[in-house]
Amino acid sequence: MAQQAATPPETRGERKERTRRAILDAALALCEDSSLVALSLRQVAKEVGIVPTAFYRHFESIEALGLALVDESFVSLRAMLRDVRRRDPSFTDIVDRSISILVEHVHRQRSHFLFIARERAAGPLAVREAIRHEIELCERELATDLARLPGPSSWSGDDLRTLSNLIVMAMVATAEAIMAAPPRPDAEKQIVEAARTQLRMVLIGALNWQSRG
Amino acid sequence: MAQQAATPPETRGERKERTRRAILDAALALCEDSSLVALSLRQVAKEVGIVPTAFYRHFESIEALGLALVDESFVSLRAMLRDVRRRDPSFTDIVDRSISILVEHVHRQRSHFLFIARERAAGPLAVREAIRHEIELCERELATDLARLPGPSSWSGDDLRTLSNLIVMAMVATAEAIMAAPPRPDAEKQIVEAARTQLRMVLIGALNWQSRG
DNA sequence: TGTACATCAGTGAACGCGCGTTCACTGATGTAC
DNA sequence: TGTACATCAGTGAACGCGCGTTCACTGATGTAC
Repeated sequence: MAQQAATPPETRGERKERTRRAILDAALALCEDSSLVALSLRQVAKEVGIVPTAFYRHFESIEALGLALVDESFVSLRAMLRDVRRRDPSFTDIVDRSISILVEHVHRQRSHFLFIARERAAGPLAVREAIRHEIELCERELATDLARLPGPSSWSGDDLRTLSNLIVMAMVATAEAIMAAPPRPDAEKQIVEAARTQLRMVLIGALNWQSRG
Repeated sequence: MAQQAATPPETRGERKERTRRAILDAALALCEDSSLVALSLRQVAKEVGIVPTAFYRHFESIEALGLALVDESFVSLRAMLRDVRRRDPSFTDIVDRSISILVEHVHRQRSHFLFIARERAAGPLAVREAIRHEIELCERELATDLARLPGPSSWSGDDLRTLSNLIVMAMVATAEAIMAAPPRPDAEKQIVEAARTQLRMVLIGALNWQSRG
């Protein structure tokens, strides 16, 4: 064999990308129980196993790293939305299925969802704004999805946005509750049950809302 | 005159209390655009105008100071709830009046509400837990208020708690939105209008919920 | 009322430590010929 | 294919700085007699 399988030839670019990933992962893990604003470049470097100055080969600052983590976290969140949207757009079981997809993704990408929930409120200004902007985009998308639902098509654009804001906020709160809950399965079951009730109440309210006004 | 009005005699206890207040105020102001976990004892001392070591005469640590700020902030929040509850317990205008009380209190005690919103997600563990506990108490109180409302008295205890959780979360989100909004009056008006719609939708949903189940 | 002593909020020097950032560097990888 | 040079991810020493915490202290206020 001309090529040794045991030593894959790693290009300079691949090696750099591997370090970059390690930095992102380390930062995500390290700020898990405090916040980006309390995270130091040297902690990250130490965790990754590089010298502090090498950090600058990949990011200009902790804030720039934070913005990259926003992008990455919203890739996870959008994957979840795509999963939800994949189902047939009818009311049948839409609540139960959406929420179980939420739960599944929150567990699978726990650190991304934790990052969004935390830095949304407490991150550096640029990070907070980036997250706010992404969430707004999600609300708009949800609004266009809602517009396609069978049922009252008489909702105004404003009402659609307002409803979709309410739903997104309820889902954010549910995700936060799941992540904060003790790992006992009944604790989570209770949160999920409450989330189902809430989403049903909201939909019933919305259906009875514009149709009467 | 035996007593000079120009120099009020300040006792040692009063002086100490004044410094304590100054520390609380300085901390509230300083962590406004980052978080408690990024706040240093020396920053606070400098802002207050005392030497760093004097801090320890008042608080054991920044975390202990944070817990004091939680107490103080929830005094503000409970004052708001008392204001809401003062009105007659009927559905007439209850939504509009509750939300305008929310807006008024958020502006009046902006730093307390900001503190709760931020540290709820990103504070030291003990602070997060203290805030979570206080919010849970608010939800219970709201649930007992809701139970007294005219209308369907057939809601189960669980449904009441779930409904009240939804309402509290929507109000937290509205408060956050108001504080994050640009100071233009129309931006706020839009948020308030959306909050009204949301709360009405939720109430309509709740009224049509258990009554049909 | 006057005196002697206790209390304790605030001082100031000192400590070892981790911070972000600078700089000149090394040496493996990549490229041009 | 072989050689000479360029690139650049990562190194390591050094800097001045702010950090939390220790300690012995000061001096005004409070209290007991």
